[in-house]
Amino acid sequence: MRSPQELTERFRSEGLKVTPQRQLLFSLLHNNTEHPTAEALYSTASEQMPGISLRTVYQTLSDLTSMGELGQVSIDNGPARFDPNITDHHHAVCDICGAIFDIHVDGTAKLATNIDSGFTPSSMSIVYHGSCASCVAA
Amino acid sequence: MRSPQELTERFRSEGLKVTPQRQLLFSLLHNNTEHPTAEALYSTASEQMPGISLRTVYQTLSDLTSMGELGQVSIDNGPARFDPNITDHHHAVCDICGAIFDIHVDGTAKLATNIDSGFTPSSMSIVYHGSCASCVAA
DNA sequence: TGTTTGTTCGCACGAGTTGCAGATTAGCAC
DNA sequence: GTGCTAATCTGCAACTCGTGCGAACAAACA
Repeated sequence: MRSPQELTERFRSEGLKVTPQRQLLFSLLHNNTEHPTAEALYSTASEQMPGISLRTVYQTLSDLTSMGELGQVSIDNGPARFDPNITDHHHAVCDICGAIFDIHVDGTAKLATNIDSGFTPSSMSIVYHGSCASCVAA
Repeated sequence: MRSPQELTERFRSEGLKVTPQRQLLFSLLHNNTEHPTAEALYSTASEQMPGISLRTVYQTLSDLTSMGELGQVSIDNGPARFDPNITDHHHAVCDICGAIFDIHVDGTAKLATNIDSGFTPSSMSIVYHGSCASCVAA
């Protein structure tokens, strides 16, 4: 995801308004590697801006997602999680604490699949399940 | 997933009862490659057994899943989809019609990841997105 | 056939998310 | 700075998917 400043410019240039609520969310997401849920962002945002609406959080996340500035990760039918990292990467999920980690995977182009030649893949995603360092130690 | 007969035996041997509702669902799932939702199974089941409850469908699917006889696939926060194929495989999703196809992928063990050495993976799943043959043709 | 225990069903509820409409405000022109 | 207008915010209702609960029911077995 771009920086709050760059997002501000992009929003303005597309005729969208830059409100304090949006600026707050831009900053909460910037460099955020926690894959927060909408609810989690709302909770954090509320501390800095009491009265902000959960509806606004959903709205802004949805705007950013459809602009391609924000990624969305869904794990096992849990609530949607948001990922400002929109580079090509995959995820590792700790089944104990639920944490999600970004990972890079090389060699995916060399995988051999029996995928029907009539199917035209446009993207693929890999999710590893397991236990993270802190949970293994505990 | 095992055959309806085998499931009948397994249920009885574990002290579970084999009701007509369960038998119907066993047969609807057997060799089913459509990755149906609970709602879809309920709809089909209702044709053959009017009055069957959606609650019972959920209950039986959940029983089969926790017995390891049935797999569950979740795609993009949509409703859960059930997969009687419990062999090691992955999925391809048509973004146009929503169909899900089973695929086998070889070479996953050779993928190079930067996954934290403290993370202990226990499983991984791959989902391809794209367009299926029928949708490409249309 | 009777008893026991698991099952079914319907309803209410809960989480997560979206639709709606009125009040509010950013952005721009003057 | 003031006013205008369209975009936004907010709160609430509604919606989807799934689960908890309890009364009625039925499979399994003696």
